Amino acid sequence: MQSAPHIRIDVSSQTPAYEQIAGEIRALLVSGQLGPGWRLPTVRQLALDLNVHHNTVAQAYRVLAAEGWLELRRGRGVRVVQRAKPAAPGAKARRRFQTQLNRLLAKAAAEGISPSAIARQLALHARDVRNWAPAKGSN
Amino acid sequence: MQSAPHIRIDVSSQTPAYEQIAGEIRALLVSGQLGPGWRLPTVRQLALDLNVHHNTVAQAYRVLAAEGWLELRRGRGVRVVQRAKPAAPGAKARRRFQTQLNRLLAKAAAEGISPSAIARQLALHARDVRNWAPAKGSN
DNA sequence: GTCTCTGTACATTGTACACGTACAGCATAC
DNA sequence: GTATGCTGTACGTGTACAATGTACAGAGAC
Repeated sequence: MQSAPHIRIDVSSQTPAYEQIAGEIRALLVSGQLGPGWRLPTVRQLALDLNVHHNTVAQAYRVLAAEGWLELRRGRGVRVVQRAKPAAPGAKARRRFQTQLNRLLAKAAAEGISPSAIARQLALHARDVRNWAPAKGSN
Repeated sequence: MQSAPHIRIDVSSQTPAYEQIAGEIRALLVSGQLGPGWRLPTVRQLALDLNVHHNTVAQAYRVLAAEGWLELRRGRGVRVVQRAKPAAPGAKARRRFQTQLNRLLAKAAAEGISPSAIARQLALHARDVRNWAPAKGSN
């Protein structure tokens, strides 16, 4: 029931602010750092913290609500809810993930991050990811 | 000196077409599947293949030319050139990479891809990445 | 020179992001 | 119960950018 951990976005980034906000919060949700019952800051409060417009935060919240993570209620704030387990991903989703990962790694390498450093990061994240949830299925 | 391997983009994706094209080619360049001396398809040819406008392909090529991968010459086509080794990345670049990787993995998990499947993909890519280039520095 | 290939420049159109402002639902104090 | 102040939401606007249509300019074959 505490307030959400700190979130940071980069206004100079080319990825939209609302998408960055949604992405940050989604990461907290997926990793379990934010669970059902928690309250998120109000759209105006988070907007103040991040120095954006409250409608921008609202858009991010709506994205997550559409995914089933949040419940938005006028006058009452935003709550994290128990989310239904998502359907098994199609081949398209898996392929898209692979493509995006590939492009991200290539961009990192092009920026000068060494292959070994990239591989190290991947290994670290792989370890973290395994702790996110008890892998039930086998997709 | 052959023509480039096949490239595929997703018009329904929200990432711009020119960025997808640049990303795909960059991945080929970084991994060494495309090296100095190779010729890329003309902007009009690749535009036909991908079903986009040739100016869109040109924009992708310019992105890569700005990064030092390609040489564009009017009337002569596009060549892959020897690229100067990029400067060591700043802390900001590394942090941005980490953030984007984190968000990508969270999104994949939210779409239903299991943590174990994600971790497996990470391990596979980590192996590939190590073969990209002889890691000289230690960043 | 002429033709045809190449990449490039520029104007136009559609779309999406971020914002300002006003509104509507809910909780609380009194 | 009513007033007040909080909440998220709806809508219009300015701006930026992606993708395109069209016309141009450099390079080579003949």
